[in-house]
Amino acid sequence: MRLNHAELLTRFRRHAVRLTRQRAAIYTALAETTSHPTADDLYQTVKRQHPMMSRNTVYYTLGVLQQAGLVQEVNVGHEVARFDGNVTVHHHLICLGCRQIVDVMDEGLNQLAVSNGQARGFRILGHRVEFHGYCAGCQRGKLDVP
Amino acid sequence: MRLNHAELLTRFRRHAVRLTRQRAAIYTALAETTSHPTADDLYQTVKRQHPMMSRNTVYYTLGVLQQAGLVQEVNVGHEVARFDGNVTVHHHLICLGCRQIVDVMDEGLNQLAVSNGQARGFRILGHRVEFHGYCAGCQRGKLDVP
DNA sequence: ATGCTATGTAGGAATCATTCCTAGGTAGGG
DNA sequence: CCCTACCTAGGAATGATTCCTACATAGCAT
Repeated sequence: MRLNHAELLTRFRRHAVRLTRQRAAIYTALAETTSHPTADDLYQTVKRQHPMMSRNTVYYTLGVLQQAGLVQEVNVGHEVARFDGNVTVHHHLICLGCRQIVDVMDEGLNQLAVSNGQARGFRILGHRVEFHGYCAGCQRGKLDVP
Repeated sequence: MRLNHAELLTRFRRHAVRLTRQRAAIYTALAETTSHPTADDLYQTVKRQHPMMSRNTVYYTLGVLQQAGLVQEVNVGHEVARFDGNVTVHHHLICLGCRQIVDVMDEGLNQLAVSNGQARGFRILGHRVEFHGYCAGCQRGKLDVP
């Protein structure tokens, strides 16, 4: 996905987020990958073009973008936070070997509900599904899949 | 669920885990609640009966019990790790207000699959579903549910 | 265009859950 | 009942994330 400055400005305005060079760089780096990078991955990437970029700015910006709904946090278990520029409703496949995260777009998974008997008075606003397994590469390397 | 020493011994033997006073206390505290406590919650609980208990022992023990399959880690987003003594397959309801976690036992949710088109060569071993919303109490307190 | 001001940024210090290290202690097989 | 492999306590270390603060700048109003 190529992102020019006009499109960037449109998106940021739509979500009422002020656009700065740093934010443009961080958001673009995230939106142009499907690899669900960590804050530090993004920092390393963005630092190539912006050597003065602070790690703090990356964290702060990710927080702002997340609250604005331009970015989503994906967490695998208890590991380092990872981020996703795809904010459409979708779910994830997680490789237990190499820890890669792959998007799953499946309308069926978006329709899950909890039976009233189990809902215990909760008002449910959304859900998240993660599938755990081994990717093709890790199956080859490691046939003693537990 | 009342756990006597004989039952405890049986479970630990079945999973080849050495039984110590500390482990008995930690596992019992966890098995007798449905509140998904943090490591520190368990430490605070267990310390009442075992004032010499080290926080380190709680972490180490939870690791051992988890690897043995006597205990499960539940993670809500990027927060502190929480633990679950219920190791049957089940899913969770998470309150965005008070952060409580409630178990959902629903056979339908245990049957989810990813279509081959989306599976991208993954060998899938399991999945986890978390529903996000507001519990009955938090709906009353906070009607500006986002 | 230019100036103003609320907001963002850089950098370093602080936090805090978790892990690492190590010297005693103990479960439980023989 | 004795060994020894495995545990435990306590303190130090780690590392992702957050906090603090002085300087910079986006973008509205003039």
